[in-house]
Amino acid sequence: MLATPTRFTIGQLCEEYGVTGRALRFYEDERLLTPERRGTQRLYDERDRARLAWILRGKRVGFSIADIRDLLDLYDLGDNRRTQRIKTAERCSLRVAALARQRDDIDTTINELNDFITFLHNQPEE
Amino acid sequence: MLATPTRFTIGQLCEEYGVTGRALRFYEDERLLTPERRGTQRLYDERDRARLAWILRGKRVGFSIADIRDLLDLYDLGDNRRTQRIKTAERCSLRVAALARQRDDIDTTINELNDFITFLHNQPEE
DNA sequence: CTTGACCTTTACGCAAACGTAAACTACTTC
DNA sequence: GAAGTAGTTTACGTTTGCGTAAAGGTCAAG
Repeated sequence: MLATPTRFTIGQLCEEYGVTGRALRFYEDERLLTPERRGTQRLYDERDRARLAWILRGKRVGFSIADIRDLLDLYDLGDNRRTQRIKTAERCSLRVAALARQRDDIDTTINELNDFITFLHNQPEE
Repeated sequence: MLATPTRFTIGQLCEEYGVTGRALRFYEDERLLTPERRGTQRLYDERDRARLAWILRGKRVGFSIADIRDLLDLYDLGDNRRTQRIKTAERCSLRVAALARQRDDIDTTINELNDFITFLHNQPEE
């Protein structure tokens, strides 16, 4: 028996990921998602769902929509000519380096805040 | 002999940190910086300079101006009553927790990109 | 005294990432 | 068949974080 591919309505995805329909339609305008249509309604599949998760995590790490589109596009083109693949890998490496710097900034901030918390707790009474 | 406190012109800070004067004036409007005046010109001291560094790192980790103002304000109120200090520490802890989650997202993204880079390099020729 | 470098204020402009309102469709449920 | 629920398009509105003129003040150098 063939497994029916799972489909999601916009409302289901919205609830699952805590976003609005407006946001999903916006991501579609930005070519980050490409749901099918059943009549006039959108039907999202597992690929859309995975991409949405990627989009939202991208947003949390500070990527812009353009950044996210670029990276998702890179994934899509993973099976290309050798010269292209090397360029793609280089662009990914740049992203990784930037993310590593960002993580260092975050660590620094975390440490500073923790030091401050300790300081607050060590203050004498009144 | 008394050490003269170091002062900076807006141009000096701009060059050192690679930002525009407009940005520094904007941060001042937002009450993140409070330079003195010599006549009409701004004179920044070491405190302003340190705060600017904090602001810029805050921006790199994704803080909004309002976030940064809140945190800088918390630092300023470090010497308060006990009940206040505890509340301050709690707010800092929330920030730390959020930053830790953000770092996890970054790590996840880094790992995914690195996997993808490996995949690209392992692809067969042509 | 006039150039030039550097600074000032005021104010409008702008891209990003949706929010929000209006007006309409489609389906099911009473 | 009326109402309710969930979806649709179109389009203008909003906030953030500055950019970018425009118009002018100040001080040293030539």
